[in-house]
Amino acid sequence: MVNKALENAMDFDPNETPTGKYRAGKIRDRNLTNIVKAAEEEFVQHGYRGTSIQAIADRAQIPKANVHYYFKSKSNLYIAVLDNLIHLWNNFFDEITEKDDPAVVLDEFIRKKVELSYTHPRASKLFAMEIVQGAPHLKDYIRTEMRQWVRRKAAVIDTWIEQGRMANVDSMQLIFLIWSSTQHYADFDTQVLTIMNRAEYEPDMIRDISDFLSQLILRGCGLEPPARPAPQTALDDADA
Amino acid sequence: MVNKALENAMDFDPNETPTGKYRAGKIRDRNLTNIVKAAEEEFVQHGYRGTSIQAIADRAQIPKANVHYYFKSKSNLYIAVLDNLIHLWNNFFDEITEKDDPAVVLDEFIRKKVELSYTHPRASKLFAMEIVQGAPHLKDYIRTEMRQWVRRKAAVIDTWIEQGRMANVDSMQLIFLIWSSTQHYADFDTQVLTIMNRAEYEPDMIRDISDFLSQLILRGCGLEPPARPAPQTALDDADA
DNA sequence: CATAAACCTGACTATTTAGACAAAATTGGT
DNA sequence: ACCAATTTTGTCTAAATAGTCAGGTTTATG
Repeated sequence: MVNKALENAMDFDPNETPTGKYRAGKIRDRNLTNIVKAAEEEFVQHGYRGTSIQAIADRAQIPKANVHYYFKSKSNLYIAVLDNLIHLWNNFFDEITEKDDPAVVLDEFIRKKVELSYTHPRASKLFAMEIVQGAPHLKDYIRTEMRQWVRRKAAVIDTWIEQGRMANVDSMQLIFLIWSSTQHYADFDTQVLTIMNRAEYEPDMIRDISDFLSQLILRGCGLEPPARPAPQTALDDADA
Repeated sequence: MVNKALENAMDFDPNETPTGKYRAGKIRDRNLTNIVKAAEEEFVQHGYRGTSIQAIADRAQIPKANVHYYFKSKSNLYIAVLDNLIHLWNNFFDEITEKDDPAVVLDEFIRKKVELSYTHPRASKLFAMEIVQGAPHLKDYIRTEMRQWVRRKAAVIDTWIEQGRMANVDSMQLIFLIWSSTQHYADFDTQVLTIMNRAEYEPDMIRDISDFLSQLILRGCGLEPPARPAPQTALDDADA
């Protein structure tokens, strides 16, 4: 359980991890992973209500009753999946301070966010579905942890603006802009890829997208793109 | 039926409009409107599979069998709702030419898109859900009409770039950026409002959002914001 | 190898679902 | 008032659903 907000939101009490001899079997872990992954896929494609345990079980290639053995209920499994997602998000982004260079921080943030969308498209989509539907399970999380997170970042950006180190833009809106534009490539991949007549993303495209977004947004903030380490060669590491 | 792509996608054959005396009754229209609106709300909140005809009927305050009278099937009703949505979109955006001023066109596009998100949040969200879920019903539409639409716009932007009238940016990515950033305020309204600690959008906020996005994106494209008519006073119309 | 805990699973139940249908009610024109 | 087309609605059905449960199987350890 990563966040308390979720804990209160529902009767989350996953079937207790066994305490005896079995407590950490390979099979158990594999099953749990399979179920959660299958659940993610089904929930993304059909929503919470539209997903049946049977479908999840089929996808995970285990009997339906087995899913109920590991997770008491459907809502339970869903919360577990969401919790994974929040965990992922929380661990991915560092804190920043006013001493950092705005251009470097924003550039890194954009690139990390695009990368996250690329490496974890299911998580991104599931989160999107939750929010679009009115965040029935994540409202508390947004009101508490997420709001604080945004306020901390916004405060730093405001300091940069006061110090004249970047253009005077609404810091919160800037964060929303970065969120929306980066996430779009994961959440709306079907639309983007179909319009671009591609089957799937490739590393090249991801780099192009990151470059485009970073360039345009930084320029929009009156910033010069930071010097980026040359790709591939990790030789020149020393800073001088 | 606005687009052929949808027509082929499913067995769309709405219960034939009666030809006799009843053909265009007030009651019929009111019922149809109520059902479609209720359906939009339910489909957004619970997805296609997660929505029951009963719930739609309850929301529209008519018996369930009545919904089936107006729309043969659930999938039928869904298609009708999506069709409304496409219609709305198609009628909202004008064509542009290379003779237009890039700053004016982009500024207008951004503002119109924000406005559309504000006035039709349900439509925006429903579209988002469809795409996130892999566009099972809209894939053809995206591949044909939408792709062409994007290509036309992108071609004009490319001409502007060749003529040195704006910075050299990837035109398609620019369109995606505008889409994503504007739609975000409708689709993720729960998140945005909760983080900003507001209950709902107000005209002021919408103006601020439009100003922010227009400013930042235009600056990112190396453009100066166009002279905008002063709000409220529509007196000074003459151009000199 | 004995045993107890952990795990697996087929069969069952109560509820909800989309859709069908027939009989009733309403409508507008004659 | 009468009629035929249109609209309304209660009732029925077959399929799918989440969750239960009892009994069987596997596993680690003494």
